[in-house]
Amino acid sequence: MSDPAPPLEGFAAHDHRRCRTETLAVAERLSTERGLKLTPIRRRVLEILLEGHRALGAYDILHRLAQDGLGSQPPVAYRALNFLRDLGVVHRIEKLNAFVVCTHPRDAHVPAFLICRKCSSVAEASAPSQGGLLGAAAQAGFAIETSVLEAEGLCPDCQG
Amino acid sequence: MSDPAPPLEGFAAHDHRRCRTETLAVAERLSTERGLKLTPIRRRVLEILLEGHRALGAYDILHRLAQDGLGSQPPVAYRALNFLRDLGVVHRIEKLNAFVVCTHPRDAHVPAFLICRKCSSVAEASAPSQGGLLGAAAQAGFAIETSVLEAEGLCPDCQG
DNA sequence: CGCACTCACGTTATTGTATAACAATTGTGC
DNA sequence: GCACAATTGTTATACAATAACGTGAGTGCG
Repeated sequence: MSDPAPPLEGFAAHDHRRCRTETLAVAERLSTERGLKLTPIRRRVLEILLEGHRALGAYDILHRLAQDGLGSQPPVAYRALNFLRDLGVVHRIEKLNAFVVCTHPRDAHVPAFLICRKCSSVAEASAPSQGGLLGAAAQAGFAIETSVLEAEGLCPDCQG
Repeated sequence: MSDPAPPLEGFAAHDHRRCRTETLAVAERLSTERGLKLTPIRRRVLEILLEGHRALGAYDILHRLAQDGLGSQPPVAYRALNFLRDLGVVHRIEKLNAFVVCTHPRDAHVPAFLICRKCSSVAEASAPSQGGLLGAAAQAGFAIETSVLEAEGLCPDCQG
């Protein structure tokens, strides 16, 4: 499924240790706010995704969980992933059937992803205006609930 | 997979008979231009998709093909679908693992889809500028090759 | 003609992705 | 203690996609 790819941490350099702790803190807070818990399994899944800004398949994550003795059946991984998605700290990349951490939870945003087809690293950019789609939707009488933009190509590191 | 949904023909009213014959003609022409053939199976798959502007799963299509005695194994459907995708007359909806006819083949375009989560009907709008994503991509040094925008919500008919 | 070659299809088997459904457990409030 | 929601465990299954191999039809050409 996923390459033995390099531990690339997103395209732009950033303080990843801080990125990590902050995301975990946000997840913790959002869980509590909703009267729910960031259990060991859920926390671990988030940590795994936080290791790099790369898309991981549910089964990749599941294998990691199994190594840690935290569960080995598909529903375990999917439940945790869906929980984190509801929280808004994880997004699903439709093109890859895979999942990534959100680089800016909290903000309401229309996620836009730059997906490297070689190393599966993913950069997330808020899509400003959805490129006029809202207008087209309104005109058609369509009520948009969620939307995503996914762009595939080559990241800086993979263009050589 | 797909609902026993109404034969909704896209959100905006349009001359669907013409839409149908034109798309078939375009597919025929594009095939010939490339020295390939719009065979009975391929044609049938396109016709099935043309019955409505709705997303159909590969296996839905496969079942239809089987009813017509045109093949019953997954590769049959996927090969035809990929052929039509290469031609540019069919798009894949990542969110649904499903396929739809392109409403405006010929034009080079960044497809943007309005997907009804209830009846699976799909309207396609060219995304004008990709909402500034190009700028963000350039800044990050990312080379975009393809991109899609998928919005989910409720179509006019399903809002009652 | 005989041969090489590509296109298209048939078929078997396998891999990957995701969820349904039900049981068991834990914690909390009353 | 009891009701209730949240969480996890487990089994089985459905859905999506592709690998790999074989077959036959059509075309171009020496």
